[in-house]
Amino acid sequence: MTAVLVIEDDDRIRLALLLALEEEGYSAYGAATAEEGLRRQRESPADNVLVDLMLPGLDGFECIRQLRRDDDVPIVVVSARDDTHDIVAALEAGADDYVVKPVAIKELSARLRALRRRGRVVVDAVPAQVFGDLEISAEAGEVRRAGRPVAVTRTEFRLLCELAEHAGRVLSRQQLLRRVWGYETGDERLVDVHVGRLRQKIEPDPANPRHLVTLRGLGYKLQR
Amino acid sequence: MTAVLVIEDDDRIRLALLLALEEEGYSAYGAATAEEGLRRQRESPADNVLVDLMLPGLDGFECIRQLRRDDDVPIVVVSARDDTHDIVAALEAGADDYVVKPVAIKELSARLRALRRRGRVVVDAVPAQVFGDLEISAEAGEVRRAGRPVAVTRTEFRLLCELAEHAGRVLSRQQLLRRVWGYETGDERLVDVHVGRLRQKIEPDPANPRHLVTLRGLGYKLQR
DNA sequence: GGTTCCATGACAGTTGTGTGACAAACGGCG
DNA sequence: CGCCGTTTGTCACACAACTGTCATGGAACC
Repeated sequence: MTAVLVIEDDDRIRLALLLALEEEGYSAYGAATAEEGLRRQRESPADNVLVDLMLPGLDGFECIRQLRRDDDVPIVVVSARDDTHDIVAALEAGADDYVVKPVAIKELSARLRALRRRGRVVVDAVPAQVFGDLEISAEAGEVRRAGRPVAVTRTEFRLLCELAEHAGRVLSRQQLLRRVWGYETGDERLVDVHVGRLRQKIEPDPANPRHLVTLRGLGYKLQR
Repeated sequence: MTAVLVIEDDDRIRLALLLALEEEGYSAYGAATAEEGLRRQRESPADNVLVDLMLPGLDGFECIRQLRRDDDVPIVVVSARDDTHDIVAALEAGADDYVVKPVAIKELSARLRALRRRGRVVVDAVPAQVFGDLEISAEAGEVRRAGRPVAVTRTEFRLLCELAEHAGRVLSRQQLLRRVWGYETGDERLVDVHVGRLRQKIEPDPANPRHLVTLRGLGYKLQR
């Protein structure tokens, strides 16, 4: 379950938020001060943090900076102030979103979901992706199975990279045609053929693929 | 330089946004319709997309879905409407943020920066619907029971998704025929058969279904 | 007890996928 | 430039999986 930490000094608002979040299916808990919030997040990190800007003691901006210092957790500011300066300052401090009170819980929930969809901060250069005994190194342009390099052609490599980049998700033949070949339209069987060839090279038992699987009627996906 | 595509039909607003974005150091260009925006994004992808909801022809929601289908570009909705339903629907469709017009350019710019900070979608984090021990992941094209993947066919999957989308509510056979099969009319027994097959796969005891239940004379529903 | 409604197994027709063969296009290289 | 090995895309066929129809028997309702 997704855990949410609410840092808000007003008891009524904090409790209302917690209840509403629980209602939405989150596991929610609160902190009345920035210090307490930071401590709780250090001890048991939540998946999302909601933070008010006007807090006694350490203020919201400083709280965001400190949270951000050792954590990529999505931070949403929930504040009564809708001043552009505050919004910009909060986002610059490291917040990911800013909503103005009073806030509809459905909206908040949707924003949290949207944030979680965007993952953590990623370093640009993905050195290598690993799928079980399969390694794909985009930089080296090389594929290995069980440590041994496997010779794949350019098209096969691009196809594999595309699937790897969206690992775990189905990609339709149309999408693959567009993204690997740049075709807006074309014969979808082309994808089948290359998937087949790729399987011959990267799957121990090509007839029973473990990584590059078919989803009948949908497309293909690469799984770990 | 960071490129921003602005999809907005109102010429004055679009130009104002473009100018303001240029001022902020972006390379900005526009499209007056969803179709044009989609085409431009396909041909030369921008780093961010701003999109209005009320567009002639293809509307903003559909535009977002299509953008999202083959691109992880951060999408920000810029709309005059501040209705919670619109906000939730846009975020669900795949938007990453939603701001209400008139918008301060400094805020918009800060939000764009915040979004770019969060990298690409982490492919593993697939949003899945959960019903007790049952998980439905549209992106992975897969259904799991108690963590184990269950092989369901395309029709079964669509049927399950339809039921999940209206979880807790009864759907008549007619409604299911229309929504899953696209039949305006047809043999209602067809639904029975597929529900039966689905039960074999997703219910621990298919004869005593816990999730996919029959409401005699009414239809079927999926409950938690 | 009669009637309606639903579950299920069997079956034939259809659709989707894997694969081998082949020719065209490509890319080094002498 | 002309040669040859490699890669790429097309096609056809075989096979497996899926779909929709039907018939039967059982459960729920009145």
